[in-house]
Amino acid sequence: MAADPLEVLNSEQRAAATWGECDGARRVRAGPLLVIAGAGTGKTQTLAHRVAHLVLHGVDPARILLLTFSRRAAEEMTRRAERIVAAALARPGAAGGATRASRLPWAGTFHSIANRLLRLHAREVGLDPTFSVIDRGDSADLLDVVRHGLGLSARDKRFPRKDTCLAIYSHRVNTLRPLAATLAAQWPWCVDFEPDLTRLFRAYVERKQAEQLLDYDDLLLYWHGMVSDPALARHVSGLFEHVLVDEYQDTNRLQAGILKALRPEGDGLTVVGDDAQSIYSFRAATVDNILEFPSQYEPPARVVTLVRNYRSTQPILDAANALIAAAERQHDKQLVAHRGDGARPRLVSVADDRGQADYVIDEVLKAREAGVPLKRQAVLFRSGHHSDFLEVELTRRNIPFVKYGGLKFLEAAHVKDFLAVLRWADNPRNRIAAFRALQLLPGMGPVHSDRCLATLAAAPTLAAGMAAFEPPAAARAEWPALVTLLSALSSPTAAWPGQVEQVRDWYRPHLERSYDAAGVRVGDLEQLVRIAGGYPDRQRFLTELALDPPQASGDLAGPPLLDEDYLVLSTVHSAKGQEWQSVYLLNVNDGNFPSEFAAGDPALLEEERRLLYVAMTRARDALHLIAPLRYYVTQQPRYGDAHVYGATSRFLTPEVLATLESSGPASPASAGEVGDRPAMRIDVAASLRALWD
DNA sequence: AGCGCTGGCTTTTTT
DNA sequence: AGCCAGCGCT
Repeated sequence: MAADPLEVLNSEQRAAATWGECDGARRVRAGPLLVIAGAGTGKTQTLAHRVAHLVLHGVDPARILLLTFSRRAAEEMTRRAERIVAAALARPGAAGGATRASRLPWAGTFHSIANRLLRLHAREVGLDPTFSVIDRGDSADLLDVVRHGLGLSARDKRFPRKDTCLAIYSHRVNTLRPLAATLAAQWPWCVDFEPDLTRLFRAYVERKQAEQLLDYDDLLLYWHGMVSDPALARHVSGLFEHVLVDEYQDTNRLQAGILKALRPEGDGLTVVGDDAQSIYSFRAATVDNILEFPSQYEPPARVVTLVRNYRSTQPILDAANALIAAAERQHDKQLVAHRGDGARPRLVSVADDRGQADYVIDEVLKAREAGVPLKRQAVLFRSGHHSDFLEVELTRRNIPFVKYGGLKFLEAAHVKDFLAVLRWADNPRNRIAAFRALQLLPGMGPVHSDRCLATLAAAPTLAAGMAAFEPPAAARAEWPALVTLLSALSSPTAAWPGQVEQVRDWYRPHLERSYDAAGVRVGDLEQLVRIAGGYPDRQRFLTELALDPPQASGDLAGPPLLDEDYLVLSTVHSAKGQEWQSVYLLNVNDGNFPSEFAAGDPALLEEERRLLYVAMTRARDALHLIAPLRYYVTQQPRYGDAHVYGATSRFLTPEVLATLESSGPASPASAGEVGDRPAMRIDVAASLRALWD
């Protein structure tokens, strides 16, 4: 009984979904198309309909490349497109025999698609098809090892830390700009290290190549390299008739280069995004990609703009529109609410962190009383630690919550240890994994581990090398067990996921020896075993884990949690694409919105404005902007008092303020609630400590 | 050589 | 609060 699938779309959405000419021979010819999709304007819906439209007009789904920002987005899009196609085919009078499958085998992130293409064409780009993908943490560790090897550790002026080095490296390769320019623009305090950094990065690249390791950036770089060879480019481009890119505003130069090589004339290329939501410049994304897209082609690309918003009430959009109107360069648009009127967003002034937490909790509970489940409410913030105080309070009051963009499961030391063993077995050349795994044995430190790696490198096989190595006395008792484990994992017949259980059984005593309270950590091992069971083999498990790490510890807490109600805590970045009935935005002061680190750079400042815009446009019905007069700062407490008096956000101009309802604290501090404690009036401990300064 | 402890220094956001 | 270098004990 389904209607024409396009009937649910508005006219702009339909124009985007149906762009192109059907030539009857199972093809849809279409020039380059840019869809500017404002927040909440049905972007996913439109893109899914476009995919469905193509499939229904004869395009083979296996010849559609759909690039998204996250795995989750790819799955969502595929699911919707499938449903639309199925519904259309179920219609009476639908073309008979057109029982097209609409599964999209080539839907995924740039990185995961790169991984797949490279596994297929590894030899042609000089890779072993069994290459390993390393995650951020491993990349940083490898850089660290290389740095020590180059003797760059001990200097009069402290060398940048490994994470900073990796960020610099990554930025440089993704922007395709020289190191000097990258440093001057983003890391001015590191310019003196340019020659050393150059040496470091060179050695880093060589190490990765020797060990067949690809970091995130390499996936893109190799893909880029692959399509810069004309013959390979022809082959890879020929795999796809249509290329669709979601979240185009958050692509970088390297990604734009890949698309250009795949579709030089832009035929069959659709990009979708919103320049007003470009917030990933720290990852080298550039809003220029979307701003300049139309003029890349001759004739210029078709542009369709979606402004009809199906998410928020008009007062929320009024505030967002007023905010973004002040932006310098943009595809102009004013969002219009389909849902009509509602309550104005609130700007709430509170005294401090505690006042902020109290306000949020009170309002969240009030909304829940009124029938809005916790899951449909979210607390958003600029940076991960902004919710620290709130988390303590939520825990104390037994309010369940899940935090996105917070501490990652895979960053825990014991999880890395565990995976290092598996990664070593998976790629015996992976010295960084081996180096880490070896040091799990008592008495094995960096020096002995290095010696062991040298022995292994000289031996014909891993097993021979392991047998030849003389472990130090302290490790002698444990050595045979490790040898046995590795040989079991190396066997081509080793069962999956049984291997994971073997690693667990081997590692468990070492874990209990090295950590005081090992209980929780042992539990994490069980989680790993459970997760591994969901993958067909070891390589897939390790690769997917690197490419699509679980977003929050909540992802791993098992199905029971999914049935429960919980409040969502998220950084604004991690909130991208999502929506909630009620949104509470923390620390809306100058220093956080915009971040103090953006102060010097007009381009970064513009991005901060967009960040606030993204946060505001997540709300459906209720939006609370909370501005503490005083908030705590994390670093450099030169003397005791680690807080700062925040000025009002410079983005809250008179035009924006006119759209908000301003108020002081909703309730007087400490209204005598049971279990509530009064705020500390005087920090005696600090003054006692100060006596000795 | 490993390992634990101390003290100085620290740029946020993450596929 | 965490990273990282350096020190001193085992």
